[in-house]
Amino acid sequence: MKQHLAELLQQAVDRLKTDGVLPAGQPVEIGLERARDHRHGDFASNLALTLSKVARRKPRELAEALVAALPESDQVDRVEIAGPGFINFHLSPAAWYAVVGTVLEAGDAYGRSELGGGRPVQVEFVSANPTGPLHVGHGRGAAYGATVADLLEAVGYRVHREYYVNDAGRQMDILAVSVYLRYLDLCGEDVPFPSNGYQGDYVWDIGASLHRRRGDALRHTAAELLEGVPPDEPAGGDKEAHVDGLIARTRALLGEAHYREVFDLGLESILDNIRRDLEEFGVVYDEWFSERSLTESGAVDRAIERLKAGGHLYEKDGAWWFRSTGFGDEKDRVVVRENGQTTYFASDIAYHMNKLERGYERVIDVWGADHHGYVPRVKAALEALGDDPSKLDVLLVQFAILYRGGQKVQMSTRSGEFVTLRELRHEVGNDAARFFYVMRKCEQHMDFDLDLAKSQSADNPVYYIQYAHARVMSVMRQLEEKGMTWDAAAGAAGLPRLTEKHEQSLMVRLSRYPELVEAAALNHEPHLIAHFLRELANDFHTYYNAHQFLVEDAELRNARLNLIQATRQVIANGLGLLGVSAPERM
RNA sequence: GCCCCGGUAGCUCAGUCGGAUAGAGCAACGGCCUUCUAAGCCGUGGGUCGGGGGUUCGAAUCCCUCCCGGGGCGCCA
Repeated sequence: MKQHLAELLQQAVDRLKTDGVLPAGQPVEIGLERARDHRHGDFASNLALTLSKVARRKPRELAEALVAALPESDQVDRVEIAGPGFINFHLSPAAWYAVVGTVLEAGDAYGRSELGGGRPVQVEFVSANPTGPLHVGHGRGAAYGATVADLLEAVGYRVHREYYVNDAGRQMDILAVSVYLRYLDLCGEDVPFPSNGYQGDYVWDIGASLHRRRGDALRHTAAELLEGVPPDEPAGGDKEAHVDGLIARTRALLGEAHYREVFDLGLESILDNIRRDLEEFGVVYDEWFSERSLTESGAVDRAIERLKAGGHLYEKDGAWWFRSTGFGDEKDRVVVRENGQTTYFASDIAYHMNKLERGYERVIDVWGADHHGYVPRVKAALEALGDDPSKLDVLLVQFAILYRGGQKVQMSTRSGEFVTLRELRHEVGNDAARFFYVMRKCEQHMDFDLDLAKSQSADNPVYYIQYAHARVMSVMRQLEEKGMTWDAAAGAAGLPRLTEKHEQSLMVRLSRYPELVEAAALNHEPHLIAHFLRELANDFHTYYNAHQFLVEDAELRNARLNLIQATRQVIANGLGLLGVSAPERM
């Protein structure tokens, strides 16, 4: 429809060029958009305003010339000039009928497109350290990332969903030690738990599972373990040094093989938990990519060698530094520590190098906003490696702050005081959780009101939309009870009977859906879908209250049923993209 | 101090990359159920778009500056 109008305008412009009103030669961009206000018609063009300068005419005068040169079309009811020189198109009712048939015919596919042309895109999201269950902060990244991926797929990209598993590094060692200490406790050893350890109940569970499996086989005395370990913070020491000491002692006492066993048990238990949690949330991955594998495959060394060969590394204070300042970062970054260990950043360079080597045209990282300072250095590394940093899109998701009873819920993973994603899902349901998480733009701080999300009331937008879907289903059920039928073919023929204002606006809304999916996908803005669905549901509820669908007049009834079935379809499609169910009854 | 995000109705937020008289929901107030689910609908009130400059036909939107809130600035991950 929009394209049709753009063609009409183009023809008008061409005619004015021939007539010498407009300078020939340079092509003009046809500005055309949906009118914000329905009193301005359906589509509006600011063409006369943008062209007035080159034409050296007053905008309104130019608009009149353009309108006069506009070819006839049966889709256009009338054209008006308004305000400073806008050209407003009022479409004829007939222009909208087609959408009902299009929706019914396309079904689940309505709104999908081939825009992406099957080009490969990778979306990496959540990637939380496997040191504990996912909490509500991760939930936002999960819902957002999954929806962005689904949207891109809907518009024709070949999407690869990936979780980067941080299965190496100090945090994981702290987890392993935490598990081991709980295990020792179950063996009957009385070892003080480090203030820097992971204190959540799940660590007890893993310790217990280790004890069930190995009995006392891995037991060492508290005195052995604490030998030579600097004091913890409450005892006047440094908590970091204390926990590092414990890691070293645990390693030494257990030996590498047994230490690895404890470590991997912790890792696998938590990863299983995370996998299950996400799956129940409707979030699935194509790949769980191991950080450790980058070291083992030599990718980290290879990345470092490439940087070295390019002259981007230098040695200082015994460490190797990447000259990221040469690529716009604010300071240089260490990639190989004084002790010879590579940093997390080195792994990340290798990881992103690997992503691009896999041939993705676009790589999307969904990160928590607290990692924003990390973006310049990763892009710097890609540039230094000779890759194109603009292929990487980092989407920063702001924190979700949880409110319960009007009070902020404080959270800390280390202390084990947090609300898990699982708890949230059980409390408010998957549908409400998925919807609430993507209701806001990702760069917007989010106040997640638990009481609102779980309230089964009108305030809750997700129910409002689902109810519209259920209502259509209910009408269809009533059809039989009333001894009536629905003939879709007759309904299609009877569409011109749909002349009510409510019916017109519903059709206009339906026709916008594909544009919205496209915009939401390309701009990574799932909230557009959420808002659209709310408006569509509103249109439907209004229509429902104003007119009877199951009327005696068969032609009118069939046409109306076609329209509400199309509406149901679009609601189902939209909710599906958000990972929210479309219930048949409520 | 530097960097990122935000500041729009009492509250939570939209605002389609510069458009027309700035919009929803909730909350408040007033109406609508013998008719397809009232988890709904209709109506009313509510604004210095954080402040101040600038750019132009035109600014919530772009530029500069200041104020306020959140977050980040490790040889942690």
